[in-house]
Amino acid sequence: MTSFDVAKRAGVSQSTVARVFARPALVAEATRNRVSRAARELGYVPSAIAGGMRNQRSGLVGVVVPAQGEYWQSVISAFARQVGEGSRQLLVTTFRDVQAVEGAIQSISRYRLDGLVLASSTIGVGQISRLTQPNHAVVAFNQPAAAGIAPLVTVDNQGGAAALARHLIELGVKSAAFVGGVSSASTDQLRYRGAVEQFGAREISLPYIEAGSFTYDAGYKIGANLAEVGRIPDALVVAADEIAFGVIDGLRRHGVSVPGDVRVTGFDGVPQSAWEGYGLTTLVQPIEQMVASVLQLLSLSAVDQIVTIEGELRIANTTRGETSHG
Amino acid sequence: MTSFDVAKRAGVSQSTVARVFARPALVAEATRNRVSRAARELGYVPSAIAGGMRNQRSGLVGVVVPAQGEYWQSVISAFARQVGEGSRQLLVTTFRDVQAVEGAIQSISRYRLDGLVLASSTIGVGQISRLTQPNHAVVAFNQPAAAGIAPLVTVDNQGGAAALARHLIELGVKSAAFVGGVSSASTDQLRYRGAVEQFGAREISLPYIEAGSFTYDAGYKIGANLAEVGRIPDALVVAADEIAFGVIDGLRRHGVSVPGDVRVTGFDGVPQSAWEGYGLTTLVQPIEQMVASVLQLLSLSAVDQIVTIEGELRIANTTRGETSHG
DNA sequence: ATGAAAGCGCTAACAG
DNA sequence: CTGTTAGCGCTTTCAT
Repeated sequence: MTSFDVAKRAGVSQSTVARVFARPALVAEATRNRVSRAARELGYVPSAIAGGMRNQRSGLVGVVVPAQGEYWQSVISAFARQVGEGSRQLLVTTFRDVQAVEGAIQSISRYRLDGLVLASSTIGVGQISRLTQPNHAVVAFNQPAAAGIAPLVTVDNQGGAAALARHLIELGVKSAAFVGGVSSASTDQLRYRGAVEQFGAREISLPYIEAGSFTYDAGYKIGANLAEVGRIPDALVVAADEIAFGVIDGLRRHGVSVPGDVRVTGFDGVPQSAWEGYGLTTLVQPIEQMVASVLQLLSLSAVDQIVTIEGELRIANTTRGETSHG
Repeated sequence: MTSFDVAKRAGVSQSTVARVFARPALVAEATRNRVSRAARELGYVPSAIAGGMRNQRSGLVGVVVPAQGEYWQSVISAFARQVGEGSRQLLVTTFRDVQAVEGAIQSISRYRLDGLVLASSTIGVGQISRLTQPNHAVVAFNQPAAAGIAPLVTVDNQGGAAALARHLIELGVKSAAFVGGVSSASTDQLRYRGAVEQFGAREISLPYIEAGSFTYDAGYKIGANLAEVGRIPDALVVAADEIAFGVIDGLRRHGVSVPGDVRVTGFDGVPQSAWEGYGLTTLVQPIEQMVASVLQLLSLSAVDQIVTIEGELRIANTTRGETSHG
């Protein structure tokens, strides 16, 4: 089905058919109706491939995100929703290893994307700079290390962690530890920094414990370990909700009460954190708002643009009640 | 950057450049290296848009899925992973209302997809048939109602629910109820049927309770309601994990013990069901395998193809222990 | 083994 | 308001 088929059926030229779909106002109503009907009868829909070729705009927005994790799935959802609201479409590429990102970008770039969103704090800075190419607009998502190399939209990691830490301090916490995902991730570093500054100001040290990945299982091991060793601080500041769920279950499995024996906080605000089963105190990322910012930045092209969005402290069961010291 | 630019730099014709990328074996090694180097220096990547136009194959696979729900997010992830492993790309379109599906399909069809996957049991049969068009291959995912209209890949809903029911019966359950999501959904109906047959064979009636949506909140209300009314059966067979989490929290909030007072089962096997915080007995859908089947069916084109995949009964905390009758 | 040339379906400038 | 025309960048015969 091409516009020629429709043209023949409607008894007009091909370009009139094209106009009916691209700029209907330029076509007389009678003609327009005739063409529309012919198109409907033939089941014709203009080809975005051909149009994209002609226009040098594919109408495609790509996102490159980690293959796993509740948080990233929410991010994909948000992009799908918001990109779909325009007349554009979303190309999703996931990757397991950071090494695979390079290849993923290459194959996705073949589609001459109108915009490319790079997510994941574990993508290296070198990779980002190699990708800030003329053709497509690139925006980094939650990847503080990209600052200055590509336009960036990120939640306020440091400020968010600081808010969580202050909340714990107000609760009377006298000792704490930080459970990170991957220490080389820039989000991890900023969250740690945000927390350590607050605790430091109260002369409370904040050891860094690395889970190894941003997963439930990694968190579970940390929780179980802490419980077995037995030296449990008053609070655990965990770098991500998903790790925190694991930490909590690992602790509880070994008889440690949360929040009774130890208060736990997360980061991200994934849907389950609000479920009563965990009721996790966390820093909620306003994902929809962040995604909206990304889509705006895509139209601009200022490399040094940085949009930092404040998250929202959401207090729940895992930090309820006073500490024994309190 | 076009193949002409590369050709000029490498001192060959444009068609040689194209060959190097499309069918490298047909080009002498020396030439090939020269071209590859030129391409790399210029940062040239062949345009899939132009290629798709010429070949009438976009290399794009589209999925249309509901905008929300843990389960669907896992499905998107699986598609992204598996489609990406080929040299194809994934176009994701989400929708909130079933009414929006029609429009979503239209705009996605403009990309001349090599394959289109329709997911969600709430898409109407009429819509599906209107979409089984010549151009692109359509496969229905977990949408039993599509049987005969489009090739279909689905988990064995009825068999899975039956397995859950038998498990509960073996536990000595004497009364039960079914909590569905949306009664018009074909998956809901089959799951109910699978359970009701098993209970019926033991002379146990199985009232159907409709939550109204496949969400945690809808489940929570049901759970809270049941607890308040106080007539709690020995077991609740819930149509989806996410609803089940809500049911459990709603019950527990009002002092009802799970599995002490009532055993609860889910369906889907989303990641959190395996987390100890809930430890939900459920029917695990082998999503990766189902997605693989879909991608295979896309190449074929037998409308009456139906692939039914067995799920796996995973027993966990929410059905542990004997009933008081047992 | 390489080059020349046609054409995929569309848009937009231009002519009428 | 509508028709004619020239490409967009690539793949693929068909020659050489």
